Amino acid sequence: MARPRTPLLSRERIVAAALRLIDAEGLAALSTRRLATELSVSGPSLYNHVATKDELLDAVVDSVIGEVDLSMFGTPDGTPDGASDGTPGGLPDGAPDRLPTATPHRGPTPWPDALRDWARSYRSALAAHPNIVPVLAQGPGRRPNALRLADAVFGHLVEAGWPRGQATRIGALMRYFVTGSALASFAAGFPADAEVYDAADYPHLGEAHRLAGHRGTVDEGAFETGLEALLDGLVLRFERLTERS
Amino acid sequence: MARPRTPLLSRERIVAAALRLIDAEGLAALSTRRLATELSVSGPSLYNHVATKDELLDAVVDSVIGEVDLSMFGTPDGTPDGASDGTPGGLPDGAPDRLPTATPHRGPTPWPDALRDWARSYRSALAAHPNIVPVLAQGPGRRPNALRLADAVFGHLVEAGWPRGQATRIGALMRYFVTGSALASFAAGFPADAEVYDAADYPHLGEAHRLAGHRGTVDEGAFETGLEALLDGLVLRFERLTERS
DNA sequence: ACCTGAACACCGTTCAAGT
DNA sequence: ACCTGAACACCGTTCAAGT
Repeated sequence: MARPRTPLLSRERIVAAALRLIDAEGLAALSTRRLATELSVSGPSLYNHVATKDELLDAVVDSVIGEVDLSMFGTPDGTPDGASDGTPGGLPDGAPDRLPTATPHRGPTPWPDALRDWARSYRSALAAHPNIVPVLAQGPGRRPNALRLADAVFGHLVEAGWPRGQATRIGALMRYFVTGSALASFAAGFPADAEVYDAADYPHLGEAHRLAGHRGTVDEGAFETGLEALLDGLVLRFERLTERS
Repeated sequence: MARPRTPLLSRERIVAAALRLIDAEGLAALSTRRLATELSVSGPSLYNHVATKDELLDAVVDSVIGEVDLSMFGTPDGTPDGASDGTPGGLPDGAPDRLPTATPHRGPTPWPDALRDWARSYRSALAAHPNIVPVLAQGPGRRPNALRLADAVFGHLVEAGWPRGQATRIGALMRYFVTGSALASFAAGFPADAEVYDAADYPHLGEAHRLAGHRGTVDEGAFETGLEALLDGLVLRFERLTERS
């Protein structure tokens, strides 16, 4: 069975299967041979659609970043601020009821609100695929969705009045926080086995074995606390900045 | 040459060589066979000293975490607050001159200062070995140095007056930020090739190709800005907390 | 106790061969 | 154009054999 008249594989199918495998069993479980088996095909077949395993990983990463909502930054193609970007969740096309109850003042979303919404969307896109975060954290490289994301954040901050150097730093520190929070669960990192926490060695960790059981709320709470603290701190700096002019 | 009378290998030598290899060529470059070659020994020899590659990685990770300074939290064995913990950088033993010019009030370091100093030490220990951060970010597991770190931070915050739930969240969000900042350089993630940043696609990234050249200052500045913003935000929350009592 | 070579079931990738 | 099996240089780990 060589060269079927309708192709068995496509780049999209390969990328999707790779992400499933990474999610289910970790980055280390993604081997070209294993992936091929998953797709009912022989190992070398993949190389008709992707050049190398690294290129495949890049495509997987960019597909994840593509899920991040950037609409709060206003879209460069003229779509109004706050509009859906095609991700599921937007209103159906002809839904005239449920108009915005109050659109306080047209214009760009205030930067702290935009940053907050974006950080939440960014985190949930990444946290859905924690095993691939180490790859994606290496930076945008030449991946279009990652570059679009960096462009949107930086552009919005500059237009809001942040000096370019500061805007760069804010983009960086937000990425630090979000990738760090998506990389691994804090709570789940503590073994649920109570015997690990010998009181003689770790006097304050007596309850740490309960953490794993509250995985969701602990990590969610830490992210929200950190995000709001960070935004408060940045607002303080922005006020100091605009005060003197 | 089987069973030399003085052993060729030791666990410490293996761990140190593994870390060197990971630093120099990345996590993927660490293979047991390659490591063995580096140590002038045959592959299976390693298994006389470590049970599996995973156990070896765990040991490497804990050796890195062991470099983090925890002295600002006060040490449980009675060593006074702020004393050296054995890491190079402390004063030589018999150095009576250069006494503290002003010790404002004996007692524990104020928690924002302790957190700041710890975060800086934590980050520099991790950023010295970015390739291993994904492993270490999985949480303390059963690694003694990682558990000691978690115990010290949590204990200090609770003793400073933070409710236990909040202290947990602060430990988590600080780890998010620090691991995120050590995982990869923000600046270096942007290709230095100016042609990547097509003005039609990324209208605000015209200068992004310069980022990689300022790697150190961009990342350092982002870390410091984020750290201070985070601390400001937390201080705000602590004030609100103590206000009502 | 500590090292060795041989062996097993894996890897990523190339390539000639098939349709 | 797109799939296959064979082949190459790698993996982690086990095990019997040596001293």
